[in-house]
Amino acid sequence: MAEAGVAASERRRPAVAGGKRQQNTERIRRALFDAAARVVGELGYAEASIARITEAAGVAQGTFYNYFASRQDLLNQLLPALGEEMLAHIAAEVRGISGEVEREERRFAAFFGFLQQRPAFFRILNEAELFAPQGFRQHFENIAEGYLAALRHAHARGALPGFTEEELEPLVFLLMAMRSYTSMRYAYTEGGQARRPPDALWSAYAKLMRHGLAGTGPAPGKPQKR
Amino acid sequence: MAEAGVAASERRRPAVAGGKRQQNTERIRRALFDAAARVVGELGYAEASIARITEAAGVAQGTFYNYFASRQDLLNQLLPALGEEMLAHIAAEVRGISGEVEREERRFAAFFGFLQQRPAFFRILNEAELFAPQGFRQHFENIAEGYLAALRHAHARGALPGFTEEELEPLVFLLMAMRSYTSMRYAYTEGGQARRPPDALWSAYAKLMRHGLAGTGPAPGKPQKR
Amino acid sequence: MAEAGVAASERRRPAVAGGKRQQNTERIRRALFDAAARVVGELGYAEASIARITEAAGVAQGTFYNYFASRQDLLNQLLPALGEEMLAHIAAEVRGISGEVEREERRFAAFFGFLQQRPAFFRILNEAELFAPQGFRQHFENIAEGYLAALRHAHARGALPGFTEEELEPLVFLLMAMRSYTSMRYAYTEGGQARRPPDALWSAYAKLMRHGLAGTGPAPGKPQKR
Amino acid sequence: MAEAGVAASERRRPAVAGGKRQQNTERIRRALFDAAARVVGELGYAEASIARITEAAGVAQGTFYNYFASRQDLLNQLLPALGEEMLAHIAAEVRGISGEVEREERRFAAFFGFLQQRPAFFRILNEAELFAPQGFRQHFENIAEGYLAALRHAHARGALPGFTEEELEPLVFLLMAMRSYTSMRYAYTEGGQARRPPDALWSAYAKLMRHGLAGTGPAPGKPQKR
DNA sequence: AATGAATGAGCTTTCATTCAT
DNA sequence: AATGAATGAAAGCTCATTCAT
Repeated sequence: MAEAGVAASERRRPAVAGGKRQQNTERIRRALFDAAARVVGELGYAEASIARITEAAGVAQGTFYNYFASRQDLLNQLLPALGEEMLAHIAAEVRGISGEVEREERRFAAFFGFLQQRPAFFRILNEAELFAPQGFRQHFENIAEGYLAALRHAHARGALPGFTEEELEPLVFLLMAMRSYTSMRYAYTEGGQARRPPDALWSAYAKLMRHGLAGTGPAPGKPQKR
Repeated sequence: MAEAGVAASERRRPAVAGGKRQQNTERIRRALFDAAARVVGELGYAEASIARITEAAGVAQGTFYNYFASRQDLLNQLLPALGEEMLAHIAAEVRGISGEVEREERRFAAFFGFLQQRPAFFRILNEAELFAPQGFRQHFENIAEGYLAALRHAHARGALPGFTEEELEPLVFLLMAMRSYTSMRYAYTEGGQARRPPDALWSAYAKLMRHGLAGTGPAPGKPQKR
Repeated sequence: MAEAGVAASERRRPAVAGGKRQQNTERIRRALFDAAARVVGELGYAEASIARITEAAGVAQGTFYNYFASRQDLLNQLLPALGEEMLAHIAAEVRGISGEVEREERRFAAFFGFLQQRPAFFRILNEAELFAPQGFRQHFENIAEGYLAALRHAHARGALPGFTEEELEPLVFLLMAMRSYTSMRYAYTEGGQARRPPDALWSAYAKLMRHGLAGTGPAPGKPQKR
Repeated sequence: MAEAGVAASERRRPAVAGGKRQQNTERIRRALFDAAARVVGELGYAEASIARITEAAGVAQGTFYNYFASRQDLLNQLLPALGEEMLAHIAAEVRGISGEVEREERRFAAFFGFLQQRPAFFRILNEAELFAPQGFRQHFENIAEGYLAALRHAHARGALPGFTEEELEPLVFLLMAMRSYTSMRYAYTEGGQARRPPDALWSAYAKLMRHGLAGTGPAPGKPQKR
């Protein structure tokens, strides 16, 4: 909202070196946002009351409403913001890999890697559909769109020979499903620390991607670098 | 809602014979259970207050605590009970099919078929993880266990040649993931009526099961019988 | 609400002697109502918080919502209920008086008499228009309607010879105006006790009613009995 | 709303000359005052928050407290200031009329005329008693005093022959009552535009003033010039 | 065993005022 | 003198659970 029109740095007093006021508000906004991510990550959306969030951020309850229109407003922003981080993380991990199957395997593993370094994401992702549906939809579209574009690209290159154009969307959902749902199974946080999935998951996924349930052919093992 | 509870004429009197008493308490327990399923199916767990459930069951609020230890207690029982129904439904549909891939395709479709005839299940399944975690876990184990047993059986028969014993459990999770998650995407209830997924879902799933992302080979189409 | 349909005494269990439960709920409803009247009378609508009302009634805050749908709901009921009392009081005082001017003088004085014995009414009446507009409208219509009917009756008997039919409604408003507004001026409660207007008010009113601003003719003095 | 405040281009710089500073603070005080009148006129006292007033005036919230001790302080000044305007308006309309009854009729009509051209006054007048009691009292005394002086003058001239000296004050209140209260009934603003009372009001008032409830004698009709 | 009213902790949100900049 | 963000008390309302009847 605030950033529309005038550049933030020029909005008030000629600005000596960024403006202390300016910096401070940005710090508080971040503090609230991070506090919310932490609280939701630990306790879930349902327990993420304004009281808890502001306390975690170290500000008064009323301060919250200087930065967000409502509790729901902030809650809706949580997932899309973290989703962008995730996308960037995965994109970085996949860069340079050739072969669609290999890329997909790397994406799958990178997703779990991100969960490892951002444990709060796990719960936020899983609860958002119910507690922050608007934010969830936005995130979902972000991800699905990018995913679909990647598969279409691959399809155009002839990389997914058996599938028709129309089957790509369902395929995206199936792939997202395995990621997301499996994370609930395997990556349940334990004492704030995300659990790592077993090696068998990587190989099972790889085999499924390469040969379906038949699963025959060379088992490539878990992607190395991750 | 209220009409589906205990008939008003039978609500008050203590009942004549001893057996009748038994029956009566069973009837009330059932009424509460069904009312809860209906309410959660329609409005979700969050809106399933004791007030609403008891009203739908046609009993007083206090009566609730003669049958269930707490709201959470009943909520936890919801999914496992419906899950058994689902299991029976799928088992019936798969009976007599040979070929593990064909069986899995049938299971996948039968899951959606069950959703069609029990729309409340959809919401209960999707929200239980958050609102009735204990019930969810129980249900999950029920399903996963049966699923794993089936795959082990198939594996023993040599039906899943590419997979190792340890990979069967992850595989179960991956398969359940696609089912469950896709149902959220495709089977969103619309006005109480469950939407059917598009044909491309069935073929995409079939191809993935038969050949992985390569997807080459004969596309078998959607399972016939339903 | 509750009294609709089934007589209260017959609604539950055959009723031995009124039912302790029954009596109790009635007692609490009354306690809340009276507490609200007291609080509004003393502190005004704006200060009549649920906390204050329930504390004054000696019940928990949550109890309030077993009896009234909302704070506004109770607030809206306050004035009409007291208005009925007032109407009854005035009707009793006017009974048997003949002569329209004499009746009007008696009504005027009876209004102040009621204020004397129900000091809370004063503030409730004066603030309701802003804080309980719905209740105010209902009360206003109650009063204006009865007043208009009385004047029409008098007019039909030839008692208000100079006025046309259409002028009766404005006349009602002018008469109500003097009552109500003057009460604010003269009857300001002082330490919970309503102040009495000076004798000159009665004679000024009487003269105005009898001769207008000309005011000539016998000054009848303040109505005796009251 | 915002456009009526201080011109943006003049808001910042401290002003060059000394006299300019003076003017500037006067301009801001005025802007706040006018903004408050506008906001209260449109939304009522209860909605007239500092945030809204300062926004409408085009200054920061904190600035408010350089000009007024508190929100209540400004609110209390609103009615007396507008009351002076009203007094001037009525005085101008009555000038040159002879005959006390005719003067009173003209005052009555002039009051409604002022409401017509200053619609905000309507709400401010009606709500002030509750939300700005101090300001209301001051205004009331202003008006009543002037009114009483006028009647005393008339009385001294023998214009109100039937009334005693002591009855003049109550009479003033009765007359003010009809004005003020009737304005609430008839002049309710509709879409920002004040509604005009019906013709029957003028004649009913005139008759009451001339002959009391008897009302006999020539009906003079609504005052012409307004 | 059934009733249904009482409880009170907890929630989100508003806003006059303060004060560092 | 002007700014505008921070404050925190207070509001209305909900609901699982208890318990006297």
